[in-house]
Amino acid sequence: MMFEAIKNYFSSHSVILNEEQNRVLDSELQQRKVSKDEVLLRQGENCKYTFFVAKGLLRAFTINQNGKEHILQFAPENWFISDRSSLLFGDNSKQFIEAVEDSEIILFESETFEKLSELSPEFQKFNMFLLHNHIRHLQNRINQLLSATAEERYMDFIRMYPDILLRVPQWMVASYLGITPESLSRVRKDLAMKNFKTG
Amino acid sequence: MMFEAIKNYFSSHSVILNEEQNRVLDSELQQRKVSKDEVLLRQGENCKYTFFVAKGLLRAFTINQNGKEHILQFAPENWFISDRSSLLFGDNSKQFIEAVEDSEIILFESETFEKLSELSPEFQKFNMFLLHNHIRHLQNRINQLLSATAEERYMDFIRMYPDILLRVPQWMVASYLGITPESLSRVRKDLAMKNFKTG
DNA sequence: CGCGTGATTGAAACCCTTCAAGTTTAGTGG
DNA sequence: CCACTAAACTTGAAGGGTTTCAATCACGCG
Repeated sequence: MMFEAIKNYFSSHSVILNEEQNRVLDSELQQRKVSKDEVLLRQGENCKYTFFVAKGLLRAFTINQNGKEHILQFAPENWFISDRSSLLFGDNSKQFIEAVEDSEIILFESETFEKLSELSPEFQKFNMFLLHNHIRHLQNRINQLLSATAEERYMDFIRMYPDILLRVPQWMVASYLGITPESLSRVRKDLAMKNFKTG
Repeated sequence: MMFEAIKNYFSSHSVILNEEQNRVLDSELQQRKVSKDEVLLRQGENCKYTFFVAKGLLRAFTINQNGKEHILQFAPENWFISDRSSLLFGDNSKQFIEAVEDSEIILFESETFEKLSELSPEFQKFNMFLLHNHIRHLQNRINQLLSATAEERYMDFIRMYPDILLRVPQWMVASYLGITPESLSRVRKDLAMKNFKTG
């Protein structure tokens, strides 16, 4: 079976596709293997696809006018990643999407989502769920950036993404948290001291 | 005609509703007048409505464990505001929604959106547009919080929301930008100096 | 082995916050 | 319409957290 990963993902979320819908998937999806550090979307390009990560790990990041990277999102197995702004509105993307590990990804064109939505109210609902979930996620992030210190952000990260923590270099975590690698190193040192004293 | 504001808003976005759809609106929507400082949603409550601002200005904000407010969003005329996370997932809201000015608002239950989506593919598309737009907006904000200084954030705010700038006290702008009122005051002073020297 | 990348550490600088005081503005009641 | 008060804004000085820059250490890989 082709595109097994995405079909399993759908069915694990109670989105059962009939034969016709499966045919749409088989004819419209593309699969790609990408190796570590390969770039799938570049700043200034038009984002044409939503990427589903079947295996591996991607990241989305921006580079600001001072040449500094800021990671917007990590996408491990069973996550979608894309620049929705560029995808839907057709404007030039402000972000890069890049493989952190050798990965296998499935490419969705935005029309594929629309077609499936028309064919299946279940899928339509699930798509809405994904959008709302994304919004919730972004909202939490904004909240955190507005009010949490470097240490608090790092603790939150450990709690929410313990798996990712172990798979990416520390400077990427720092970049996600919006602090420098040096600061993260010091935060970790302080935490280690505290735990030594209390634990 | 009832709920004129929202109907005008829809038609200005090319969402033309037929009689049946108008009946749904008339029977399901509620209209309320709220006065300045009135609270529409409280932290810990369950958010039941999406609010459409027909007149006036609302704001959404959180209060963190140190008792500090952080404004997430302003909603002037023709904007929607709600806690989508609480609305869709049913969890307790982390935010407050409050009137900054005396306002007239229209209340949507989440089922109303669903009903209209089923009745009208146009509306369905428009709803998706709103969601994507919201995501774009949140994404930009995260980007800004990760990489911009206080001064840059303020300049962006002036550029993006010149109208809101004139309608809210300065400390609310500071709260939106994630800085203290004192800092914003100094930023403004510095900018005034620069403009005096160069312009 | 040696090179490059990532992590750590130190010292100085910087940006923003905090706290406190003073000034301006806006709203309310006499 | 003025007087009074509270809220908002400004300003200063001190302090804190984070960044910057530079040096050093650790590690994996050709």
